[in-house]
Amino acid sequence: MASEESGTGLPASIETAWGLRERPSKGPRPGLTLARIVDAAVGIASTDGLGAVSMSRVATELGASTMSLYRYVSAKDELLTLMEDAAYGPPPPGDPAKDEDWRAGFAAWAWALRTALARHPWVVSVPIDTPPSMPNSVAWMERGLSCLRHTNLGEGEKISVLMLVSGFVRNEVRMTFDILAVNRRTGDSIETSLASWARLLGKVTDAERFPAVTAALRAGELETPGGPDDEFVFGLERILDGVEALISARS
Amino acid sequence: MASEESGTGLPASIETAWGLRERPSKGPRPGLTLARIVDAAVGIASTDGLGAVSMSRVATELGASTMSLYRYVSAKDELLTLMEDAAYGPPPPGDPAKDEDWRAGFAAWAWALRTALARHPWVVSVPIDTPPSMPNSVAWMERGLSCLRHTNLGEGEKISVLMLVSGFVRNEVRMTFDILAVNRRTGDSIETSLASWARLLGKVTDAERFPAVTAALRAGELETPGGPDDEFVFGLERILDGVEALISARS
DNA sequence: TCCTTCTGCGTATGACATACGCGCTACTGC
DNA sequence: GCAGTAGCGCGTATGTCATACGCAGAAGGA
Repeated sequence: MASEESGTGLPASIETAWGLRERPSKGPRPGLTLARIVDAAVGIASTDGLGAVSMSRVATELGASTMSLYRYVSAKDELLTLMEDAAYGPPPPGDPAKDEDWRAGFAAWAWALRTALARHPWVVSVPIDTPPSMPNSVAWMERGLSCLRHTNLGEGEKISVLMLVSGFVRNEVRMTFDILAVNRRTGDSIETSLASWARLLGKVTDAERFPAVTAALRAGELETPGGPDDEFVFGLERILDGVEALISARS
Repeated sequence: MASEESGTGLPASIETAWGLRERPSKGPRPGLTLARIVDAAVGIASTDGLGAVSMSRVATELGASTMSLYRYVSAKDELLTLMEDAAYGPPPPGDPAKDEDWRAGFAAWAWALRTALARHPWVVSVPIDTPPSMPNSVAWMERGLSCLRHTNLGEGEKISVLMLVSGFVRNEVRMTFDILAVNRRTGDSIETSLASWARLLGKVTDAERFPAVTAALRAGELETPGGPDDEFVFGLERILDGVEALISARS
């Protein structure tokens, strides 16, 4: 009962993030803020990675004790969820669907999402435990859907397209970030580690059982990274081409 | 020096997985096998989730002590990598590129990959720390590339297409599995939890600031899950359409 | 004024990964 | 046969985590 006063069924910290729930008038004034806690945690994650975010580390950073954080957040999961939404940040402002070119608007949305996630690459490693219900996530969703407003897609299809593309963006960010993280740890450059990967594959595969891999290796394509954007551009264009084909087939 | 006898630079346990490295002739006979350890770990992950896989739990399952595992695996990461490859399993046999229809073959590859991953949904939560260099990963890669053999794509493009689709498959498996995991934990059915998510969104969004989300909610599309395959089919078709457009544009 | 509610936080518990080193085993070179 | 030695199982210890519990003090409401 006590926890469902507002009827959302949301944890208290999440309700606070939505701006519902005002401070109770009794008791001592809180010495911390959800926002300060989340900021500190985000800072740690950006500096030392998501793995470095522990309750005690966050508390130390704030000059408070570990357990005091639990007055603001009921479990670490909640903190992670809040961090995630902070990392997303609000989507870019403006109405993208003004001009009727859905593709340009939607591509811009994807690029903006990538930029936002790349600023805090650890977000893609936050384990997902609920469907997205945080303010910024929903705002990004609203924004993406509105790009598809003037298409002939059904509502369900719009959502499917949105999930397809946002999944792609997340995945792309995760992959490039993982590679960079490994490189940072080993101290190698991207070229070096790609080359050693290719060398390893060459050692371990033979031309009869792995003809296609061998061909790729011989073409040297596993060793040339291309610009960091290339993979993203390629994938996004393919997906948008596919969506465009669907839209065209409808009209 | 000592660890690089074979020159691959791979950890010992990984070399064992590739079938290089024979058992040293000295010393007592090992009481365990890498394969038995990995099997036990996979069993635990399949039953109780990846989070339940701890060194002590695996050891207990095998009737051995925790520390004995470190004679076979230098760190938990290695065990996870081996588990991952075991979960992938070998790709389906046969030559998919016999008939020249790349799309059918490649789609079959994607479906087979999804089936393989769905059998062990925790694989997608194994943190990635190196480019894939395990026997089964490489075999899947070989297999996917060979489906694209008769297309006019360049080697680099084939790899890009492969990563695009395998990333999509991984993501799709992750999402459906995450949702199922939440449902298992809360005990709700998919319909119930989707409905409560929709109700929550409705409470928290308003029609002026979130017109597109509101429209989707009103259409009721957030509440009808459709078959579990629907989302996968939709995304895969879009991507393949996009790839096909590229291939057609070339000829 | 007193009582309720909320605060910060010390302490304790139980996982967990893993370093270190000891006693033992079984093969190799003599 | 016999010593030397590499490889094995594992007990113990360390340090890190998340978090349950409960106390003491603060501040508003009656």
